[in-house]
Amino acid sequence: MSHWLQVVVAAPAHSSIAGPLTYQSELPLPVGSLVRVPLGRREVLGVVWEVLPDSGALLEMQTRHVAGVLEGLPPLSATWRKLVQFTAGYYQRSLGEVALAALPPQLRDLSSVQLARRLKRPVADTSHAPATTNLIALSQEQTRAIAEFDADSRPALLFGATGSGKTEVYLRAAARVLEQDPSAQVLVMVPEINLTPQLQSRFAERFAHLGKERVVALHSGLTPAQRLKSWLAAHAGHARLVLGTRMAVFASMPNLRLLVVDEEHDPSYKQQEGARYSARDLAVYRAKIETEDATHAHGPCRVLLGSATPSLESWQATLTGRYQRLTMSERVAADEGEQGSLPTVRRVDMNHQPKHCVIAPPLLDAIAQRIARGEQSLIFLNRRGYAPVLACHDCGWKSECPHCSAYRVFHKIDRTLRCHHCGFTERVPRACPACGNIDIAPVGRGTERLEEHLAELLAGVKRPDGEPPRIARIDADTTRLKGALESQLASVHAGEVDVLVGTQMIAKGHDFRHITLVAAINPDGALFSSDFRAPERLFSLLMQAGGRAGRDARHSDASEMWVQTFHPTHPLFEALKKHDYPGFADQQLAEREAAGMSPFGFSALVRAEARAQDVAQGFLNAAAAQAEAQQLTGNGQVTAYPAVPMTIQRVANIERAQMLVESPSRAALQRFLSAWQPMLFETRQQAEFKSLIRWAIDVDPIAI
DNA sequence: AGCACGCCGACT
DNA sequence: GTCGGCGTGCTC
Repeated sequence: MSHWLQVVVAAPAHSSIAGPLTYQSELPLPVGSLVRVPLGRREVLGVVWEVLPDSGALLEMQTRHVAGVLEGLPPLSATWRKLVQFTAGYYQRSLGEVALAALPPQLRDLSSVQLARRLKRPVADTSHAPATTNLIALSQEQTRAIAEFDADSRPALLFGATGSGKTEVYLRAAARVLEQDPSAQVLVMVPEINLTPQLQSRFAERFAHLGKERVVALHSGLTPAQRLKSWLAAHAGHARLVLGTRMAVFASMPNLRLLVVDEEHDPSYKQQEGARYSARDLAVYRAKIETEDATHAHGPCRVLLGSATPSLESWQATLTGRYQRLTMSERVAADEGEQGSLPTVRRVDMNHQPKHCVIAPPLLDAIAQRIARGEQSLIFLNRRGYAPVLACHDCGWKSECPHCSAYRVFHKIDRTLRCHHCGFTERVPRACPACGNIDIAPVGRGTERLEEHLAELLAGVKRPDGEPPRIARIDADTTRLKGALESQLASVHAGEVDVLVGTQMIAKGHDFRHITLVAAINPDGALFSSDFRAPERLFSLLMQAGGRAGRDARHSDASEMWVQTFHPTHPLFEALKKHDYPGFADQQLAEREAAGMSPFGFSALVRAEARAQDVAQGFLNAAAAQAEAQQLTGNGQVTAYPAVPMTIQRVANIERAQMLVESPSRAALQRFLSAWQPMLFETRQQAEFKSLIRWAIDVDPIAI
């Protein structure tokens, strides 16, 4: 007798087969089973999503047979399927796309024989070594945070200053869960940039007593084979702790009891292609459904978010009581001895500095003093290359990219003009390509030029050993090669560098012990950006950068964070000076509330790409007009604004446009998008929009 | 998305 | 005369 199954396969959002497909199977297969099914003339991986009541004789003709089952793999749990279902619905993608993207890619092209071989590999030793006993003592704040977390059941936000020891709290919370239940699993997520081998070994070491291979990593840096191995270990329940990036939120973990999201404000938790999900938001949702679905034998599943500068969404949730707030405001001791303190923030009013100076004289003095004392400085400028533009003073030519609406950046090191958007690179012309004038000059400054400039300015300064200062630069250009970042960081740690120049990649995560001065050269851009989240990102970045200074208690009293600005009294800098995130959040939330923006309102962006801007905009506007005609906007509950060109309108000769859709109600926005999506597909079919290249919906966008 | 089938330019 | 460009069309 045949069984009728609804199977989801990797089908794009709307290829007419976006929904589950019906197959028949001789064997009764439970939902969640992984199967191989024929599709056209190929065989693809699918997940059994539903078992149909046996009344589908009519379907006999158009139904093909399941080709095989991935045996030995327990079916994916109901909770996992619910998570995928929710993600697909919320982010407006097909079920199959989300389900298959959530599985390790290698599962797709593995025959069941190969899989069986994988699963047969000997299970690693599970002998119990004693738990690590030489744990460092917790601070009072850490102890209290853990106790409060244990006493509550809401999602928790650990608001902890840089250096307050958040990681130790995660470790203890995880240890508690793993000890209480010998089958419990914990998922720890970190931003892409923070997932280093060092962090992984710290976790592996702490939980070594659980047995071998109980801690696994899950991120895109792994080879397909490693990723499959980790995934299988998590799915089988063998891995007790999964450490991963945003993709790990979809890891199949049958007994998940705790989710940790470190640096929860970090933008890398938002996927930017395909299903544009927020792994942080999904983590909160997952904890909720894991708790609801848990059998009585298991405890609830908790979620712990952590940040020194939380996202305003999470912060607001702690104000309304939806989330629990745990606060740790003091730095813990870096070594033995007294605790470090936060650096003194100094604002340099650039209105009162010499015209066109890059580094204000007082800042230069401060750096020179650090060098003379044998201390390190970190100078931070969010722009790589030598100069963002090359220009001709005679005819006004500028180094525009022929393929993008952006300037190509001058890289002096290899004398190239490089477009940072499409990658188009050419050698720097000898003379102005427009008028032949020899006098073409760089305009503005990037890290490369800043490094050069600093070397000149500091030429007369001596280190304590009488040697000239050593200046190094770390940015995407100097770390292109594998291992380059690690070796450069190592030389900073070893004290071989006096002044480190770099982009935001040096502001995040890396713990520089001997840095006593951090300076932001030109952070003003974000103050008046059209993107309403720019101030939040700037504040977070500056707080993190400042956190690099003075982690070593011996120096912390003297450590300083310098900010060069033309707007020294801007409230953002006032708050930064006081290390006052709550004050900053209050201001921002007041502005957001007045403007009906997140977290007080909800939005989605629809982006469209075409060879011609009017096609991209026309498509969006036509689809919106149709929504209007069909009264989808629900009595004005939802507003769709006219399509506009994106900030960088053209990239690689493709014109980009976007349309903002807003609503004070998340549910209303969701209803609108669901109803609107078919119209977008329909509009796409119209002859005048045939040339449209692609379009996509981004729900809860992080940048506008 | 794949992977077909299907009609027009430079090669063994 | 074939190999191959990517334009439309279909997949339970």
